[in-house]
This record gives sequence, C-alpha cells and structure tokens, in this order.
Amino acid sequence: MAEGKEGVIPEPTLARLHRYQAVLRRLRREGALTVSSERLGEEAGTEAALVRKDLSYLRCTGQRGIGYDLDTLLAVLREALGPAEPRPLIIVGAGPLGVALAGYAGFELLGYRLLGLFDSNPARVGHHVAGLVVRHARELPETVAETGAKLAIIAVPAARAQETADLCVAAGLRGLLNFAPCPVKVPPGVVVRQMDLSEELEILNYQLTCAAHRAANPARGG
Amino acid sequence: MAEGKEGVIPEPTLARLHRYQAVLRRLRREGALTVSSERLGEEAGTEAALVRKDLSYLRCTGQRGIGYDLDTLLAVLREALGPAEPRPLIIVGAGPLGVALAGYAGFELLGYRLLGLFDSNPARVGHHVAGLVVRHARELPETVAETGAKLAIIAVPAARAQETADLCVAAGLRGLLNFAPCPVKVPPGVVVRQMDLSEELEILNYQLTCAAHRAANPARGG
DNA sequence: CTTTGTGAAATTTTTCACAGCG
DNA sequence: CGCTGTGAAAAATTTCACAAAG
Repeated sequence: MAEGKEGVIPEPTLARLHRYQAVLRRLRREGALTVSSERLGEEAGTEAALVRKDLSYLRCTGQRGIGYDLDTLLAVLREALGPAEPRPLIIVGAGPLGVALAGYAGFELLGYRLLGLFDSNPARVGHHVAGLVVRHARELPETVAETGAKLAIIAVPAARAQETADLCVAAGLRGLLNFAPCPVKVPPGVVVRQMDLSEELEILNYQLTCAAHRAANPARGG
Repeated sequence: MAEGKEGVIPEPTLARLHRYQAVLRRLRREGALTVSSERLGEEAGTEAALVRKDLSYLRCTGQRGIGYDLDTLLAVLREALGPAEPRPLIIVGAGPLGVALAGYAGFELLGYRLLGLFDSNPARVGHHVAGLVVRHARELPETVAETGAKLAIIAVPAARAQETADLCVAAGLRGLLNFAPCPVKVPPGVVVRQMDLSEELEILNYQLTCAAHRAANPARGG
C-alpha cells in the first residue's frame, strides 16, 4: 500500500543487504559462481522470499531456474550500498577504543580509508597509531575541508560525547558512528548511528530471558 | 490485532527503552523529578505517543496531569530490562579491540561484571588488562561453569569468529555479542547480536547518500 | 523441474485520537 | 486544563503463493 516513494530502500532491508554482501564474498571465496535466494537466505539467516524481495529493490538480474550470478550481484550491491571509491573516514578519540578501532583490519576492504585520528588531550597528540599520527581535535575542520570526509567514528567517554559530536558537526562531518554509551543530539541533515554496547547487551539479555522464560512457563496471559 | 502473546515486548520498543533509560539518568542528574512523555520523547528522539505506548508494556505508573516520577520510572525500567544483580560477562579475544572493550567504563554501571578475558594465543595469556589476567581460551568452559556466565563478547578477527563462537557455545554461553566483521552461525537457543562496524558504516553512508540525493532530485518515480 | 519476481495477505509497529484521571 | 493510557486506524514490513521464465 506504499504507493509513494519508489526509489527508497527500507532500513531493515538495507541492513540485510550488507549481510548478503558479506555472505556473498565468503561464498565467492569458496568457489561458488551463482547463488539461489534460498541458499543466500539460509546463509544470511533469513528466508528466500525475503531475499528476493530485498534484491528486488535493486532491480537485480537473477536467472530463473539458476539463481543469481554471484559477481553481478556483488557489483549491484556495491553500487547500491555506496560508491566504489574509498570513502574518507575519521576517528575522534584516541583512547583505547579509538586506537583499537583504528587498528580494525576491515576498513580498507570495505572501501573506507582511515584518514585521521584526533584527540583533544595534548598528551595523546603526536602518538603513532596504525600508521597515523594522532592530531589535535582543533585540526579537525581543516582535515575535513581538505579531504571532503563525511563520516566519523566517535570513540570518547560518555561525558565528552555531546561536545565531540558538536565539534564534528561544526567541522562539516555529516555521519557519525557513536561508540560513546550515550546518545548525542545533532542538527537535521546529520545522521548518527549508535553503537551502544549497553543497548546490545540488554537486548541480548532480554532475548535470553525471554527464551528461558518461554521454556519454563508454557504461556502467560495478562 | 496481535492477540497472541501479551507478555512480549517488541524489539524496537526494547531498543528505545534503553534510550529512555539513558535520557532519564541524565535528566535526573539535571535535577528533574518528573518527566512527561512529550519531554522524554523529545530527548530520546521519538514521539510522545510512542513513549507512552512503549511504557505501557511495563505497566508503568505515570501520574496524569503531571507525568512520570523519574525514579519510579528508572526502577521500572531497570526491572524490565534485566535483574539488578551484576550479570557475568566474558570477553573472548585479547587483541586491541578486546582490550579496549575490557577497559570500557560502562559495564559496572550497566549491571555487568566483567569476569574474564580469554585468548587462544599463548603470547597474550598472562597479560594484565583492566584488572584481569588474560587466560587461555581452553579455560573458558571451566569459568562459564563456575560463574554461570551466559553472555560473551567476541572480539577476534573475522577468520576466527566462527570457531570462537563454537567455542563459546560449547562452553555453555548463550548470548554472543559479535564484534568480528562477519556473521557467525549458532545452534537454536543461542542468541547472537552483530556489532558490525561495516554494516553500520554502510547504513550511515546510505542515509547520507539518500539525503543528498533527495536534496538534488525532487522525486524519482519508477 | 527449478528458481525468480511480485501482487496480495498477514503481521508487526507506529501514529492518531480521545476518554478519563488528577 | 494537562497528561496518561489505550483502542483503533494507518503505515511499514514480512510472509505467502503463484505466474512466468529458463
């Protein structure tokens, strides 16, 4: 019944597309040339019909009776999920978490280029991390302007999260991945995604509690 | 129309409840004694009606004309989102990310107690991290049995993710927070949540692209 | 015979709107 | 009045089911 926007991909679909991408890469390494929606669904933990529905948003080019050409599908996904050229990425916060993330082995493979590691603590400025030198946070606007970076990872303590977000926005960054355990507010046009350990742990815990509960009690009406 | 299970909280609601909790803590520090659903919604980035709907799952006790008592609400949330006693938590992988996560300042506050840091690399075993000694992964089952731990964070490279997950499951762990950049498969009854940097970055990027696209093109019918 | 692609149904989640309490 | 609490409507998402294609 959604007759409005035809070029829009629902967010849950989007999240799955990334999982498909990961699965497809692995399958390709394993020598596969094609995949069926059923196989892809099984590997990605979802159902065949949903896979097809998801892929239908991409005007994808499967072959009936055979499945999807793996490389074609990967190409389509790559195009849909973002341009192929490395996207500049910045990390703000050179504490343990920031440093660990800077060493994350996946960025290059995923099409990101980690451009800088910033911190407002002078004691940390100048340290060498993952082939980069930690720079002072005040240099952030300059770097953003020079490189056209749009994405940053916030890896600072909760107490500094909001000011860091403000700094990023002022510097011209437009997408923030916030690892601080508290939400931050940003003006319209800026997007934040919360990587909240606590939230994930709680959901995990809840799901476990639910499962255990369901195993113990047969039902529970209000 | 969902007349089936009455004691079940939808997952999106659950995720928001955690945000509410964070907001409420901040508001309390700021001296507030009560909140209205509208205020809470504004702070948490959602709408008043949805806040009330969410809270209605908890049989919460707001006062009409006034709002919700902040401390009462926090108590209700704490009870709903998990028992008050510290839940044991284990980290598998003592590389940079595992170490950083071990130093994460929020676990205690959130009701978790980090019990152990494990690694299968002998070179890392014995190192002191965040007040803990890194132990060999083979000791994992023992620790799980002794402490009744159910939750673990997987912080290993992608290539080791699946075997690590298998190890955790075999050891008796039931909820896994996977930081490795690839999904893992687990048997039924075990819950995994993917903390996928790449996925989040891609979604962020997509949202930005969308926003930019929408600003440029007015519409795009099929 | 297998598998895609897709309307339509079913389900889930959000928004609306308002009765009812303080 | 202001604000909660909650059915009912609306919207979004997933599942179903099947025609069409190789």
